[in-house]
Amino acid sequence: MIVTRFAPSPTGYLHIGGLRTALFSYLWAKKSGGKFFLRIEDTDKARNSVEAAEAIVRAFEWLGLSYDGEVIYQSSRDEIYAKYIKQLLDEGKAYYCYMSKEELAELRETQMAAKERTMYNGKYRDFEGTPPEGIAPAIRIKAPQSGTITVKDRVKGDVVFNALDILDDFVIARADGSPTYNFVVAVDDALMGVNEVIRGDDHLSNTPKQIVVYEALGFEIPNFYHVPMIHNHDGKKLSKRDGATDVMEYKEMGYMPEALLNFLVRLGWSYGDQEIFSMEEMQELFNPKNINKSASIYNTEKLDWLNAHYIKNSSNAELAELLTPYDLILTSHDKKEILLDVIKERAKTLKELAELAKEILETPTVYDEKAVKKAFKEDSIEVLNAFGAKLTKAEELHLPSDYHQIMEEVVNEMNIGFGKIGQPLRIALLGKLSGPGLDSVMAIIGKNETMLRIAQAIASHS
RNA sequence: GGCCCCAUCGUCUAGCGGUCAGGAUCCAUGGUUUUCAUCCAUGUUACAGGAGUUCAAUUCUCCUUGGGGUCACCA
Repeated sequence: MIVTRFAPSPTGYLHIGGLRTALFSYLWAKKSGGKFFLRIEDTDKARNSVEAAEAIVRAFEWLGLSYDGEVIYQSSRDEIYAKYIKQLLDEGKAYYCYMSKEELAELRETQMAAKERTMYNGKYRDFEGTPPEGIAPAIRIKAPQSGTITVKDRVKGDVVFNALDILDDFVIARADGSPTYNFVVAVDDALMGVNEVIRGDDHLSNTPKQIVVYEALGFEIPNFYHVPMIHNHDGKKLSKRDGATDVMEYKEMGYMPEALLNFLVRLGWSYGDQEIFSMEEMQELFNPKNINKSASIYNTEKLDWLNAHYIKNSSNAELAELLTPYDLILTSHDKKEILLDVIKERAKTLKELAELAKEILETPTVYDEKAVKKAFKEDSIEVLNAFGAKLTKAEELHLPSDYHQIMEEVVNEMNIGFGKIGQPLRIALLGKLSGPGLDSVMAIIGKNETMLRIAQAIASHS
């Protein structure tokens, strides 16, 4: 059974890059009926926050990503880590290090001056004397000092590291007793049965350290998939300064979860020429073997296109529901079908969709000057009056075609082109020269509102 | 700087020795539309460079260049 996890550190909101690895992990587990866990890496008490952890959970909720069991907080697993640290100590695979911060800094400086690699010098590795007084020791693990460590990465291939180049006896527990990242990651993944680790590229160079822990503890090493980074326009790692990187910002901007997920799944992964993936298709088709090796640049042009696609293909009932946060009560509007049919073809975001609806539903308060100048001529008033007169007499106006028929009659009787009525009428109804079909607009707002808008336009332009 | 990773249209990508190098997006043009949007059609744009291997390299190998990541008692 495939067991994956998403393990963010709660130092901020859920990041777009993090969401992608979460999605990959989620899909890979769900595809085969496996497990997907959410684990909060909050071992650094100084930097993590409860709010951040909650924000991540909320983002998962919005996107409809579910995880198995409860959220796991590393901060509540201290006894477990303590137990394994003790085991390592007892077996002589780890040891207390009494090097002070100052001493460590000094060592680093000397090494830098000598252009050597900065690393722990192993001073207390085989120490047997009496430790110095007044220093709370950290605990270091005995890492191999020669040979190689191979990360069998399923995305990058085998990556061979020389122990001499990258390893030293790294700290697994701080002086205050709290365990460090590379240690807890390995312990938790092993204990939780995680056998497929999908995570960001930036963790590749940590992996040898984690392998050291796995081996020291006798745990089975999982399969690793190091997914390339998502870069900004400058080709750098995506950071908070690069505009919208908080997943929830996309909700605010009016993006649908389906669109965001579809967008993200295609960033660094592909399935032939297919661009559109429903959640079901993602789960069915996703396979990490098709993950790209190279980084991709974050560019939301395609997200807009996808969002528009999902809006167009949503049912009117769904859209009416999604618009309620925008102060639009359409669920019970008698013309909501016509309204949503015409606006959903035109919006890239739900926010735009709401604005388009309001443009139709609300009586215009201003008229676009350029439009008036261009299309509201002397004879326009005459045409609008003729149209208004016919409208007054007409009964049973419901469908767009009912209104269209009246427009046609006016055009025929006055022997004018369609533009002669369409343009000024558009200004009267919407205050500008662009927008949905007028027959639909009138059908939506009804006869009375149509007459009112015509009268108002004539009054303010004669 | 050490170590590691990466390299096809502007962007997301297909390609797994022989292809007119495909799709999507963006952009442009045309059609549809009273308008705008949608939709449809068409078009512009790419294998970083250099050596090999091979009958044949975008594809395999090496080098160069460029980009990125990582080097904590952060995660």
